[in-house]
Amino acid sequence: MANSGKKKATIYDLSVLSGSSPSTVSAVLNGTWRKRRIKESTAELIRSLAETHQYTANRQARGLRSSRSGLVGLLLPVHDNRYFSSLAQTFEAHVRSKGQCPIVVSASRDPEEERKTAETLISYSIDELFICGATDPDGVHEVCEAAGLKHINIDLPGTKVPSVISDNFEGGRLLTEAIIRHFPTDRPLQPRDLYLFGGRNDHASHERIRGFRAVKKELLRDDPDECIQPTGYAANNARKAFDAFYSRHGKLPRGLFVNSSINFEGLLRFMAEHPHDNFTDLVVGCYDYDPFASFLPFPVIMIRQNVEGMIAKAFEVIEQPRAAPRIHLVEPELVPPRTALTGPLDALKDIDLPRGRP
Amino acid sequence: MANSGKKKATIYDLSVLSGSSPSTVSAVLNGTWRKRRIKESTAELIRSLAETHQYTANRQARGLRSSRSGLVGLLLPVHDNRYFSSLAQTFEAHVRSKGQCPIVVSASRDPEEERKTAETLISYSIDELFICGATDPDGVHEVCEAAGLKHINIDLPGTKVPSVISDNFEGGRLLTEAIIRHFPTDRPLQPRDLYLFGGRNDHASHERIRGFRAVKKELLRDDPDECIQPTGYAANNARKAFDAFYSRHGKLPRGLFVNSSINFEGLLRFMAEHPHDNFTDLVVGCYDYDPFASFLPFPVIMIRQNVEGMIAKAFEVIEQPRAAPRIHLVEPELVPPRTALTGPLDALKDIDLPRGRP
DNA sequence: AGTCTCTGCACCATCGATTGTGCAAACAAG
DNA sequence: CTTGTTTGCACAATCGATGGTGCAGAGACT
Repeated sequence: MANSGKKKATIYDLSVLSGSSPSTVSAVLNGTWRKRRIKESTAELIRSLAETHQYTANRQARGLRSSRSGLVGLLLPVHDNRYFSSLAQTFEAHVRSKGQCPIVVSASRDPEEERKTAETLISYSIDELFICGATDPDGVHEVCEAAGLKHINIDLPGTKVPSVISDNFEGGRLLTEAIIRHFPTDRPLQPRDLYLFGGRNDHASHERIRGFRAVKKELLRDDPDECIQPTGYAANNARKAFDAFYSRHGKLPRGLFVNSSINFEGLLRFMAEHPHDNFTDLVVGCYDYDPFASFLPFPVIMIRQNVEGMIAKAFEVIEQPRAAPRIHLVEPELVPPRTALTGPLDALKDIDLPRGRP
Repeated sequence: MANSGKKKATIYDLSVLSGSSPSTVSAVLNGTWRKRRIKESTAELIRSLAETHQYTANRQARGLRSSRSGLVGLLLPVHDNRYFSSLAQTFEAHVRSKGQCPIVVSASRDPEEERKTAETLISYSIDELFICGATDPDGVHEVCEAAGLKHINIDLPGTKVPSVISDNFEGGRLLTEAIIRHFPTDRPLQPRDLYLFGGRNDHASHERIRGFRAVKKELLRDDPDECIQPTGYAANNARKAFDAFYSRHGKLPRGLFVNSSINFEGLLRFMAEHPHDNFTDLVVGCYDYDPFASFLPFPVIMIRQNVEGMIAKAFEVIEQPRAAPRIHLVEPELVPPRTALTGPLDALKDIDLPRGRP
């Protein structure tokens, strides 16, 4: 505790030490000093003092004055999912590269919580907000708009500001077609063999379902309503739906379109309860690539959304002053079974194989 | 843009509207008004004005004055991993329940970046910092200590403040024993059949390796050094190590202890390159439960760390004024193959099965 | 009426950085 | 030597909320 109790150094401390005024110190340390015609030698002195005293600016003070904080927010539905966590990872890298500080918060897909969370972030004077997968993007928009906060939608679109989302119709088509074609031609899939589970009353689900139905009608010649089961985004609700189907038909459908990897976890829960069924005739197509899911013992075809592309596009669009509230589509990618793709973590450096190869 | 350009209301706006002074408004809105003997009716008036004008306090101003921000930080190695994302999810719930705002940031296991990130968080006057899985916890400690910031270590211990971590020795033992016992007694595992891959020169890896070796010596009577391959935390480094082993021996070890699910992704990458090998005699034990990994086509035994327990304990310990820098061990849990556990997301409400069961 | 005690609030300094403005001293031009 | 320009910086207001202090006016009591 030698000098640890000391408060952090301020520009006033440095101004006393350097014999200059606080405003001079401030200018030197925030880079505006040339504009203020501060002598090089004065700047040098102050910089070295700042160095030795470990000065760092108090961002609350700076933010209060400038009504900017350097914080950039990402509002997520949840953290605990590879799709959203890779979004967070990618978002963070982008924000850090701009010299700002990312602040990632989840709001559980609850419209009320989304708005409250946005309010909270606004009260910290965040500079921009990326609204990702919100259940009520326009509700969050109201809050942002009232505070004059730049914002943009990702993953699920709103109608008031631009949105960057996946082409879910095309993704749904791709995935459905891949499921159907994965079955041998001598035992082709029948329309009632292919079900869709999971998702909700949101834009992404609608589009995926639209793609699903379009391809079914096209390739299987029929598209019964009963095959669409938007059971929400909870794993357990999906599990219950699988249970219900199973107890009615004594088996699962041969082809499954699972609307999100969280729903897929519901399928796992179902399977854990039925360890003696071997699901040999099952093909699963699932939105949101997960490397482990891709290697499950039955064919799992996945869609990987272009996270890097979406984030990059969102950063590009949010900078445009008065961009029209249009939807920017980013194409997702079909991932065949047993595929191990690289992700945002591969960009990080690790130790250099200390003894991987002697 | 009707009233949207308006700046947010401040206590000064409300003071004019209500005819009281700013300090009265402040006291009413932050709850200290009884102490200041403000009349109930005055408070009522101000509260209703605040309501209709959608007043929310500027947290930077409040934070500047009180040198607290209401922000609680979590410093993670990475986001994109089920273990860390569930830590984030759980952490967030705890912080929110205390009426504060979580701020989750990753530092890529880079000591320099860990310190810089901590500095940044400190410049926002965060109230507490949870240092999770840091490569250099004591380095981060220095920074926190200098700023008088309460902090605690999670997942990887430091020596200066309390740490809440998993019992990795016991976990390593459990996992190793489970791998060995998973093989039939008529074709038991030989010492050189059981390798450990992944991990680094950190406390967790050391302890797991210690447990691994102890059990090998105990049950297999031998424990060759070559079976320990701490290839770091990157997926690709692990993949290279598997490649190297494979090109030397023409096969993988029958038993694999994989030090983290990210390393496990390296195994998947290896397998994607060797699609024609069928890994029927393979048993994998892996740290950090992932529901999809648990259902892979070969036996995968996993360890789930008690995330909720660790976070809860950390919040408990960090409140203690001058807690000794001891290590608090939390027991992890062995998860048999094909097990679907619930996680933090199951606590969230979802739609009520719109038509899961007609 | 005079003194005391409450009640109910207003005033003002403060947190640390930013930024528009002013003004000496140094220097140049005439 | 005088006027004008540039250099180099100091001053002071400001952002919005907080909290210590002070002080009128109402009521109580003698």
